[in-house]
Amino acid sequence: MGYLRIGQLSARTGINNETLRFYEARGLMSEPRRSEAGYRLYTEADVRKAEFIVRAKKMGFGLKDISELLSLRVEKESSTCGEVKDLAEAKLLEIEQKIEELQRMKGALEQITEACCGGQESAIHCTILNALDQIDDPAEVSARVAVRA
Amino acid sequence: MGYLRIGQLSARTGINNETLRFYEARGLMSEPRRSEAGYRLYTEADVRKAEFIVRAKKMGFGLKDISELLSLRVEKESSTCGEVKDLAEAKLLEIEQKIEELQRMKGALEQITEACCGGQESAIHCTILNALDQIDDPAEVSARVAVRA
DNA sequence: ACAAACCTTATACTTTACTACAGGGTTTAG
DNA sequence: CTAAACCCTGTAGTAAAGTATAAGGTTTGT
Repeated sequence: MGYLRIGQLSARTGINNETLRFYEARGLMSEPRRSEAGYRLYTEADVRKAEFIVRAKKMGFGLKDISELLSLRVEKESSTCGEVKDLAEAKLLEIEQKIEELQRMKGALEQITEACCGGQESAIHCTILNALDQIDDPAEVSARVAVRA
Repeated sequence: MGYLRIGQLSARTGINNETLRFYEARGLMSEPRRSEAGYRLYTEADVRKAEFIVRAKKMGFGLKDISELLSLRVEKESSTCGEVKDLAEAKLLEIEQKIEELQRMKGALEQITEACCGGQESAIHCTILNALDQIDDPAEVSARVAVRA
């Protein structure tokens, strides 16, 4: 019935056949059912797993991190619940830092696109490093806000 | 006076000497002044640049992306202002998508740490993939919020 | 003045994450 | 029934991003 072969999973996820087998070898994708002839048979759950891997990679996680994230699993009556929580909390912290950093960078890019094309004198802060410096400095930020208002 | 040699920049940024030279070869770090003997002499601006590279890498940008970000620079009276804006806006979109994805993931991890250690029946959603599925489904999210309130 | 600690270039090695064969079996459309 | 399109394992090759080493010059402390 609704099983996908490797080529179809590849088409659905944009991950190449070889790469899917590579992920399996690394323990990222779990070993799928096989057809009589030995073909891999994937489920919708595998599709979601593969899509998760793609997204996590875009966010800068390595395969090892992704593997850890995927293995986060609270088992009923598990004594490992504390460990799981610890790992999840560590990853949470990592993610929160990434978000903060990305938001700073977003601010800097917005400053470049908004403030830097137009005035003659404005070109002083018009590199990402200068824009970030401004964002670092609270006085400068409020000054900028005041000028704009 | 206040110049840093490569070892000192390395110590300040956590980037290894060889890697700094490698970044220079790739055009990420600009070619620094040299002492009479040919030693690289770095400025505080170089420190900030190096720190930016470290942070951008943590967020999942490759060296090529970082190079592009660093070269965003609105020159006074430049006709390239539109191009700069386009590139900045493309990166902005990329960053916004990363932030959204990270926030989804953050929600999923929070769900694991908060909701999954305790109750007996709760272990159903206690993998990151299940938690993400729940977050995808707006009905489930509001149900979860309602239960908590 | 001389050893330790530092710097130089150039080359080679390593790790991570793929990607591409080679050599063969299986499915499917005409 | 057979050719194209698909799949298998296994091995090898690649690209990106570092890291290490060799052979040598420079600075600094004593």
